[in-house]
Amino acid sequence: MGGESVLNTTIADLARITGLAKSTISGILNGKTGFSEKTRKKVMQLAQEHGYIPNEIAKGLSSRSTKSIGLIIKDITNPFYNHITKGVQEVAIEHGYTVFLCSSGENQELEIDHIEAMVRKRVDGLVIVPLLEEVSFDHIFDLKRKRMPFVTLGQIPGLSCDTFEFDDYDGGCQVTQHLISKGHERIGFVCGLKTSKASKQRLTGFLDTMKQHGLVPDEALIFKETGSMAEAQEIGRRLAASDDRPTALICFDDVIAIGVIKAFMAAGLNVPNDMSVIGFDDIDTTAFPLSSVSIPTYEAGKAMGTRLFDRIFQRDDSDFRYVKYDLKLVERASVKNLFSP
Amino acid sequence: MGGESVLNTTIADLARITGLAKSTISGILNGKTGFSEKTRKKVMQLAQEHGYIPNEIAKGLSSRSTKSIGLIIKDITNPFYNHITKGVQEVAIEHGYTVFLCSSGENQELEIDHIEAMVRKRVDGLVIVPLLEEVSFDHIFDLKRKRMPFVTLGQIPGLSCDTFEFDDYDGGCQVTQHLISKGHERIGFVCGLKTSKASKQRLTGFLDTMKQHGLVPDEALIFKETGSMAEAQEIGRRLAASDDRPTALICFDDVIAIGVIKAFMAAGLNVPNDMSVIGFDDIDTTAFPLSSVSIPTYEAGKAMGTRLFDRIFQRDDSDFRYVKYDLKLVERASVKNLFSP
DNA sequence: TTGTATGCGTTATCAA
DNA sequence: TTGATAACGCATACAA
Repeated sequence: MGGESVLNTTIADLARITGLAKSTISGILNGKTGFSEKTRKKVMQLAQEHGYIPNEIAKGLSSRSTKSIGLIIKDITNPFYNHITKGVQEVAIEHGYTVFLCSSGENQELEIDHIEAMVRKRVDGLVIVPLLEEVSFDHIFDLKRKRMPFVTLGQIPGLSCDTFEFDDYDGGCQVTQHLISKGHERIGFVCGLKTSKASKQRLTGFLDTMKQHGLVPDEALIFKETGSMAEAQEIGRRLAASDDRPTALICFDDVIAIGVIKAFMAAGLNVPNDMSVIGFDDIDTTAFPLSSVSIPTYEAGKAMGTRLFDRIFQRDDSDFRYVKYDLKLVERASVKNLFSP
Repeated sequence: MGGESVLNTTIADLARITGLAKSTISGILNGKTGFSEKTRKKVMQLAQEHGYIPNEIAKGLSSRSTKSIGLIIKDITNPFYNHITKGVQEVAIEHGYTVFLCSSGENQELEIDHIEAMVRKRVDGLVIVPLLEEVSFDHIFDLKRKRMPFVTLGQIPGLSCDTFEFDDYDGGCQVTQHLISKGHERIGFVCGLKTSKASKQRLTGFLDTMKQHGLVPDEALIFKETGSMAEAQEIGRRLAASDDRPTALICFDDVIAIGVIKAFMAAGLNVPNDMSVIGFDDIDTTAFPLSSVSIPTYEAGKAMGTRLFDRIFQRDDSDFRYVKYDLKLVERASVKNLFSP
């Protein structure tokens, strides 16, 4: 099963046809020097004529490099990961590499399966966005033991490897600070999934900043776990129906914020007049003036790819890199200034 | 370069350790019958202990099946393709396959490069969303000649293969019909890229429907080519500044529609009061009540994946399948009814 | 400048 | 029930 496709011409074929040795063909095809111009021309032309396409599987077996890397993300449909993916992809292409895209769907078992599949496929390296909370990391440590080059988005406790991170704690502080500066004191917070470290850190930033200002958050306004826009809409509906709403709501990401806003619109309520909303990711496919924290996902994707290829090519095992990106609040019109009537 | 990672234990290793032959180890590991329970146990346990992970590159060379497929899309960051990708991915995973994701960025050369890379990698099959207008198809015909299993989204002239399509012409008719029924007569149309057949067909649907109603579209309101949200915003700005705006604007996709709406908002104008807007794709990450044509991208992704695997496993060698999906207008609040004050 | 031989990790075909 | 041996397509060290 599987195969059956028409045989591509192989180096052996070309050797037979030209009467040359396989090694000669191979050398010429790979641009090595030390061949007469005459045979080189002959080989090149024949390869052209026969539509020779090198078999990278065979190449990979013998050269121990598959010219492919794996990218493990959490959710294909989230713009956040789209931009990470785009960045990684572009770097890969520059190096003549191809990328296996795997989405864990925020499911640790799937993440583990995907990573194992990648090592079975003998990729040359891996960019991983792992689940980071309430999970184990054995599979990542295994990777290091196998000396598989990889970089992660988000720091794994106790593991030294190339790590990239966003300053989510500071992001949580920034939005809270911003809301407070606009006169908000009763502020709600919608968390992401409990496997998300980013969510936890943004929440901590929120909590700490509230405290610094002598404000105490209402437990009832902290939504512990939200995994989809549908769930966000449900939260929005509950809030819209409540007579004890917060004046502002911080959402783990823009997808959640949009869900909440949709529910408000459907209920005939207005953002920010009936409640202010602020999100994270600054996604650009929302025609709503949502204030949001901009995250350099594309840059991070590029940087992770670049770093991975450094490791793949010049395997210096020392000196793991740690990069933390700043987040930046982008003010739009979804936050009401309670000081100005 | 490339390799150098710590040697994984191989079948040969296990053979040496157990004193058995490689073929025995291989057979047992692959669940073949005809081995004594004793040796089977011994081998399985040893493989476990040594963390044996099969080398699928070697497996691929010998078995001629790489357990991977390629997916060629146009744009990673567009939700339309995210859902296609998600559908294809899920089917691949069900079959224990992995997918190479390639984005052509609407660039034919890149599309060709990617496809060639996929055959170099000897993928078992391909799902392709090709450029369809103003381009050549030699590389796709080549694929067929090589007997590489593949399915396409969008029909390629003169090529019989498994093809999936959306009824874009009808979609164009639907939106136009809808606008006309709301009293619009002066309607603009923003095209996508000129390599997009979907764009061309939606435009034709628009033109034909206008004609049927005795309406003649203003050439100046047909924007021939738009490749990004930035360009859409520019169009929106021009329209916003114009004193001769259409009453309604059909946009090739929601991303373009959102660009236009953003520009209108920035200019202090309102959709639909100052102009109605309607899009395609019905993307859900917009908190604006955009009327849009819903497209079953996820279903199509699943169907294309499913069909591809049928071909790969030759479970089905019958005639090529052609599927055309219906599109469905979803009314929201971005279209003004000119009949009701 | 070109050819020979061997190996990469697996599967598969025969024998034993 | 198990074991040699030869592919698979290519790279490479070494010979010629």
